[in-house]
Amino acid sequence: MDMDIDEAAKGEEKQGKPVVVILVGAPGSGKSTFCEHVMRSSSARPWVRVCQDTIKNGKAGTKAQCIESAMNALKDGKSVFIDRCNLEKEQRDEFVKLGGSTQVDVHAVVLDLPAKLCISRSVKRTGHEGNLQGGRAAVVVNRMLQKKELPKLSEGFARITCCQSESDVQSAVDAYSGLGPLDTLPSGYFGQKNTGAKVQLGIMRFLKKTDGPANTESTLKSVPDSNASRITEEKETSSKGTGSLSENSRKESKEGAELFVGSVGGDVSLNNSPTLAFPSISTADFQFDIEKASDIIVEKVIEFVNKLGNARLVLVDLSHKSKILSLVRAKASEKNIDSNKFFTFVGDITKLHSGGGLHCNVIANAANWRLKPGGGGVNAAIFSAGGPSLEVATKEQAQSLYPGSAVVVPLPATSPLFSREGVTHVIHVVGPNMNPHRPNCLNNDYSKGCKVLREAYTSLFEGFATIVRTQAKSPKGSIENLQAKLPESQEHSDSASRNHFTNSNQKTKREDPHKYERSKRSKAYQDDTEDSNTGKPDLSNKSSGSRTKSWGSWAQALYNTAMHPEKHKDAVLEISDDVVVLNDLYPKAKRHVLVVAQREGLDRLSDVHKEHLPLLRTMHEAKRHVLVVAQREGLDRLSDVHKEHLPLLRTMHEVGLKWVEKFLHDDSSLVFRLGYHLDPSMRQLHLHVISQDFDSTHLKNKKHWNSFNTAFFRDSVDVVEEVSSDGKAKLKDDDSLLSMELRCHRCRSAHPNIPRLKSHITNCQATFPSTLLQNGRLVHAPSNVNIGP
DNA sequence: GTTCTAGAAC
DNA sequence: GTTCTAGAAC
Repeated sequence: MDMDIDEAAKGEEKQGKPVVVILVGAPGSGKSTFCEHVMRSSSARPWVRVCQDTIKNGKAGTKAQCIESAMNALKDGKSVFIDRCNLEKEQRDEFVKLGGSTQVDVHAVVLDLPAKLCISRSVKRTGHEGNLQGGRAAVVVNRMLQKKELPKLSEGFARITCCQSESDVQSAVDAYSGLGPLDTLPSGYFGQKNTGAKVQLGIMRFLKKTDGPANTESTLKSVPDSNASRITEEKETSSKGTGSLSENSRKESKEGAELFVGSVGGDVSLNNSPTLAFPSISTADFQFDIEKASDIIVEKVIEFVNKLGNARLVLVDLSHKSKILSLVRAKASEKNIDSNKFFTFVGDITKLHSGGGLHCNVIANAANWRLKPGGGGVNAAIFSAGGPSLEVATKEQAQSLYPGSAVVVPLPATSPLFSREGVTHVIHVVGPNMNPHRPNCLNNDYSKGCKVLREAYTSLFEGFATIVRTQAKSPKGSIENLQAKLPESQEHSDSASRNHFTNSNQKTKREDPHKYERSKRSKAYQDDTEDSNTGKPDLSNKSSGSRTKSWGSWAQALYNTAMHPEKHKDAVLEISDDVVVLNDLYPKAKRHVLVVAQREGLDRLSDVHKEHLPLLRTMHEAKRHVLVVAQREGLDRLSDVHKEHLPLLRTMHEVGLKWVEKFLHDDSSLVFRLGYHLDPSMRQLHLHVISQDFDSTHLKNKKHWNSFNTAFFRDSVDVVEEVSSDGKAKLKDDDSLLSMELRCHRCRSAHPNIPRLKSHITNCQATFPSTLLQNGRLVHAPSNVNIGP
């Protein structure tokens, strides 16, 4: 039995406590024998064996009786064996919970012996408690093993011992027999996980040789109250509620490591070398050619693998059918890459340890350039598994990434990826995109694409190399030490050699992740507090025009962005002399951007924006609600607007229309409206460009709705017209607008609350009211131009 | 602008 | 008991 994980620091406090050991194994795997052997030779520790087949005065009882019996034993300070098959997670769950309610460690001992051995034992034996004997045994064991889910630490086990041979079993017997009342066994996963496929093959081969007399469902059910019949009657939905991704990965992860050079031993789990697990970059969502990608992976692995000492690189994909894995395997084999240092692995990259037994202290994420969660695939899975603290830690390192670059994010101890999987760092990497529906599409320009993909892997591997170098400075390079020394090792991180690569440099903020997360909320717009607090304090509360109103600190965000767009590159979509275009931080529709007026003195015409179009193309990602912000001081709201601003208003409108055009190119079904809020919440004049689907989780209340769907929303075309003719916009000061009853913007039907309204508008296809159809207030795709009164 | 939450509305 | 709103704090 080999040790496979750190001996987590669970020791002291658990001393002297009983332990619950859940046996996991098919009939005939030797569970009862295991218990007997331990109980016979364990003189120091009292053990109780809870066996469902005998719990009711020697007859089979219920699961609840087992739990009660186990509880009683634990209360008496006795350690407990749960002797039933427990092959599926759902069957184990309630016993694992014993640990929570009684504060004892729960262990699993898996007797994962060859199926034919279990079957032959079952066939031979007579008088077994479970009454599973004779010819029926084969089919029952086979069925049970097909449903087998090996236990994972994530289920709540402090320790899992997986035995795959008689000698493994003997080692485990010895370990538990030698356990004195004050001893504890190290926590973690011990022993290798086997591949389900091999076991099944063995069964099938065996069954062909053996007679399978009772090969039907009905016969199976007729097995009297045995372990087997109980278990086969239980539902298969043990992991109900998990997404299809994790479900798949769970199945796939049983396949385990696929070493591409057969000569090397298969026990990847035993190795504690620093290990980077990475998904294939750009070949999924970004539709990069996998032939080219596999060449680049192999090329870059060759370049780095020998610079990394004993560190390992592992290419991971969910399915054993993965084309990129097989291509890379073949090519790496051709190039004779050392398979100790580079191999492929089938599994869920967020569960390599708990689900696949593979230790990877660093995992790479195929991120998007905004470094945001969601979007599906690996990115969504990693952010989801990493929890909020990963998002916070990520934003601490960088706000965005260019294709071809990577950023190392040290994982806070609060992240489940850290605590459950032993991952100390996530490296986000953005590759080239060939998917026309995604941002920054390279339109099949593979000369550029390959260059960017090489850069991406270089950045990734360099990031990993930096971590390895840093961790090599600690006394040992093992995972145990990396985890224990995490905060220190981050401070020692070297600067990376590439300028676009952000290095890990975690600061003290981690100590209170919740507090920090709070401050993050307003980050994208509001982190430029220097100016608002010290730079121009008199402006921040300045009242101009007809209104007097002071601006709250949160209302400064757009102003800060407009004054210093270069400091907010991650949020900004376009910068010109006159305006800044950015995504609304809390979009209220599928598309919602802001066009913000920029700085003072330049009232020039809009053609200046054309030269910025390439920039836009690079920076644009599928966004929702855009705002065009005018760049000037003292121009905060419509009441500040005078005739002199007319050119600026026209520019803002034109810029807004350009973005509409772009969005319509992506989705011609959208309809847009451009306009200003009568009484905006944020200072600095800004034009909303918003699609009329209002399909957004950020649209939450009456004020949100009414600010875009009452006279509170002043159409840009009307404002331009009014300023042009009167020198100012018509401004009725009506506070009631935002609290008006909720009405559909299309059919004008009234709705009692926001949820009902939202469910209505997802279906309402009525023509827009005639007022909106006039004067170009609504903007849609050319093909829709005829939609009218 | 958002978040949080008490208490109203259902 | 749950859903939803609206006011306060930031």
